[in-house]
Amino acid sequence: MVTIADVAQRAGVSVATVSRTLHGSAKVDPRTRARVLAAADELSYVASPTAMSLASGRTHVIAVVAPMMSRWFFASIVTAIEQNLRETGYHVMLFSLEAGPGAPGRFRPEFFAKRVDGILWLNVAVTPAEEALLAKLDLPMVCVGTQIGDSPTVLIDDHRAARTAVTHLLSLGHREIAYVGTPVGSIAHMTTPAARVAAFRETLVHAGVPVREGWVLAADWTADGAMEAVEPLLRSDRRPTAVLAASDEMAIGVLGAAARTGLRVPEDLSVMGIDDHSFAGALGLSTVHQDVPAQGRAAAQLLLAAVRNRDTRTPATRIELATHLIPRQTTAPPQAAG
Amino acid sequence: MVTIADVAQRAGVSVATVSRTLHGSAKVDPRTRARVLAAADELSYVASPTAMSLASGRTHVIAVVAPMMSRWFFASIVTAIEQNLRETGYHVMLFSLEAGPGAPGRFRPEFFAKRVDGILWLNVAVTPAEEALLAKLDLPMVCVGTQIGDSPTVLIDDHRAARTAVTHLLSLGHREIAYVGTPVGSIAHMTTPAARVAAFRETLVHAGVPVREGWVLAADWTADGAMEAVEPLLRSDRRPTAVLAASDEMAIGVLGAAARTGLRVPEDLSVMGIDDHSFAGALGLSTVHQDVPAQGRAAAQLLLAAVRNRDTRTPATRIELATHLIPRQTTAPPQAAG
DNA sequence: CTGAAAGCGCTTACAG
DNA sequence: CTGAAAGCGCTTACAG
Repeated sequence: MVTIADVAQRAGVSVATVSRTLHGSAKVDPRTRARVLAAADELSYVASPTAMSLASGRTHVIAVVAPMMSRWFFASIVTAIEQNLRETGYHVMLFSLEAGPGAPGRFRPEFFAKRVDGILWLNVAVTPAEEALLAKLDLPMVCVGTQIGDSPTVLIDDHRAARTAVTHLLSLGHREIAYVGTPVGSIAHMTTPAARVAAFRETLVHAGVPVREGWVLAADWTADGAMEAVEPLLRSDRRPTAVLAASDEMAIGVLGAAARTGLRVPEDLSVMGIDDHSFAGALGLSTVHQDVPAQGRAAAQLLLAAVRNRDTRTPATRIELATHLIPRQTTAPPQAAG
Repeated sequence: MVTIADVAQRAGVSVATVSRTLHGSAKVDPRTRARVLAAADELSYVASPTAMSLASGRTHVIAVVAPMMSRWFFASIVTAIEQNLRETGYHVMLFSLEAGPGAPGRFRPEFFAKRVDGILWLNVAVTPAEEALLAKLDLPMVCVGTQIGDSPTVLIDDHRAARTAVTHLLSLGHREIAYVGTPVGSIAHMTTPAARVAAFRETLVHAGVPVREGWVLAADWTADGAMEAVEPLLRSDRRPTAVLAASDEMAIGVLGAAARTGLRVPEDLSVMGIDDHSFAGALGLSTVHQDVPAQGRAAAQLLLAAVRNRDTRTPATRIELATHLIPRQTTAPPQAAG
């Protein structure tokens, strides 16, 4: 392996000078610099990241923590974050908290200690005890979706997004509206599911439409889960004229349930989602758009700023991105006979 | 920060002994061990990964390289890999090659040099020049989908998977079958797209069914891309009775094209995919199943074995996982009037 | 602008 | 079973 000493020897300078011309901010004589660069190039020198980290105290790696990787939101945002970080010379260490056989399903502070320069939390809810442990780490952190402590946060207004969706259905004339996506299980602590269902209830009440409790359904936020949750309702005597799913992935499940029960969409049933999943266009799904890559970029920039300033306690920042309605083909006025 | 010296002092032993009881394989007196463990625990000691790496030459991090993160296959397999690796004490450094504004769209050997213990390649095609650079890295590598050099590979038989799909359509009586998913652009070098379209052609020819070149369509392997590619064909006078999409994501686009052109599925058009995407069940999509998490686990295990043996040149291994037909509701015999 | 030297926090033969 | 010491490959004040 070629080390900094090899380069120094070839260039006829000290290792300190090599280090300075390659990474340091200090002044180096242009002719010296040229010799060093040439030597490094000839030897195909690549500095050892591990040695640089130990000596400098900075790893140039960022931890990205998500509750799972296999859902559209997370896959999309991780892509954007990775691109953004790589452009600035940082690497992404991925922590997917999905519980598996033997996998913890939770993070441990040792994952991060002395290993990363900062942490990006993607919609992960943290207990007070965990929060205390994280504080000891003394690392810059930025959150997306769910806030942790007083860390900067990037998010959309989930309450408003859900209200936009409900309002769309109301304005089409629907009064018999069901909802699927009440938080359960592993997502019970996340703020997005709670905010969206709260907005559903409030918006209906505000419009003078009573909320039928039997029509507010829990699901695990997968297509299959939503399909199972909704199908019985669609088969019952008294069924809704519209279903709002808390996510597009669940809306796809509702579409499946409609197909299984022989209901035409939107003639017999309007179906609406939230998110604007990449399949929403092809499926003609009416939804509320959120810009996920933009959230990833914003979060990456915020964290980078904190890392570079070596600020552990960055001033509280909150970046809220806009959402907007995208009506497509799965929503329509309820049939007169409905 | 608490270091190994702090633990040594508190336990009344040398740092060497602390190192040995915490990580080493050498024998340590049980009573000494207990004192060290207690001291480490009391101080909440976490060894510096960076110092361990520099001293030992092993980083315990694995590079996972994928052409993108935002597609179902990659998101699913990365989840499985991450779980598997974390269980064994390894970390995942993610390299998503998706080109962005400023992002290279390609990997560079410096990404990996002295930074990771091994590389997992997920369906990324590598040029001979790149392959030569990688060889110099002298790192254990394992591939999924597309082979690189003589590295061990985990894959499905894409040719067989596509043949299974075509055979299903033929057995239903279809003879007018279109195909979408000829490789273009960034996926032009990947073996999966090439293998699947080749199998489509060969299976038809073998069955005595002529291949209409105008019905073999290129697309970028997204739902929207496939929808755009297929819609004109569905609007033409002479249209197929069935469309095979090279992936379920594209099949969803075909479903969208059918909806836009007013064709009923499967009455007017059979639609078939390959992969068994997590939405396939809800959408009733007929497809050919592949077990993606199993591929991830197999690849992780293969790489781990190579890393632990410090084998750079592991004996060529090829693990081929089975696929099987899952007929659902989007395929049916062609209508008599078709 | 440049070099000598200490130091980052571990691991690992080498002795004992 | 345990300790002293060298070494991993850099960075960074400190002098000059």
